[in-house]
Amino acid sequence: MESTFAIIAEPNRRSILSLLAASECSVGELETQLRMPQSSVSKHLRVLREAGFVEARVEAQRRVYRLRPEPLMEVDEWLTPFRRFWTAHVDALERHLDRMDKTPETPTKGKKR
Amino acid sequence: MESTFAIIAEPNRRSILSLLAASECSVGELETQLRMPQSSVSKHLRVLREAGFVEARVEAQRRVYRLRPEPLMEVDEWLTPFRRFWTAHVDALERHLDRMDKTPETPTKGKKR
DNA sequence: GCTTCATATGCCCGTCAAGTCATATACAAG
DNA sequence: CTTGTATATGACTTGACGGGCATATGAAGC
Repeated sequence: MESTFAIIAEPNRRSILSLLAASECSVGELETQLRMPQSSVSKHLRVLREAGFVEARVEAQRRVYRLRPEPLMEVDEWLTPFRRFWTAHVDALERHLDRMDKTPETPTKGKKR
Repeated sequence: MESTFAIIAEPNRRSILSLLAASECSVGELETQLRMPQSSVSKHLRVLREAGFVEARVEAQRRVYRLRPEPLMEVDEWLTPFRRFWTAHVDALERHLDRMDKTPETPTKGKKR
């Protein structure tokens, strides 16, 4: 239902994902490590599963969950246009290019595109 | 109030951020480009501002908003532990390492920790 | 069969956030 | 000072989501 971003807005879900990034876990293991009621864990897992963040494999009565990368890749890609703002060395340059849009000003350094 | 992730869970806010990634904008410009009521834009900007995603500079009656990178950097950093899942070449290796944690080769036999 | 363990699901409730509309503030121009 | 423009804010409504609890499903073992 909700977007990838809404899914990871939930702190407990991010915790689950972090645990699964370390290794696969059963519901019970997550329940223990996160110290939260089992029903909550299951519900969050359902959301994560339906959004493609995790997948479950049945092992006897246990369901072992593992991470699936696609949705988080999507987030990573969304960040792309913003990275220029913190990739240090080009930072000043980019800000300048951005400002060019509004003010044709030349501080300290004569710069052209 | 809410975490960085909750802020960018809102689609309109992500749109605002994307626009600001391209260049600074006044509220009115955002209003036009996003085709949403001005009050909504202002409210989202307030949320973004208080969370450090944007900052405003006063220019006559206009407020020109610009992006601030810190919160998105935080998201970028949160992704770090997950990147190994999609950085292709090491992928198979990592999955193997992950699985090592659980089962060398023991089917149908559940084990306690 | 019944019982136990592991997980999923349904229901109810409180909370919180977003949208809408109206109004307030601030500045500029006449 | 009045009017118009630009933005912020307040009140209110609505709907979604998470937590808690009870219950259902299902597989394993007796």
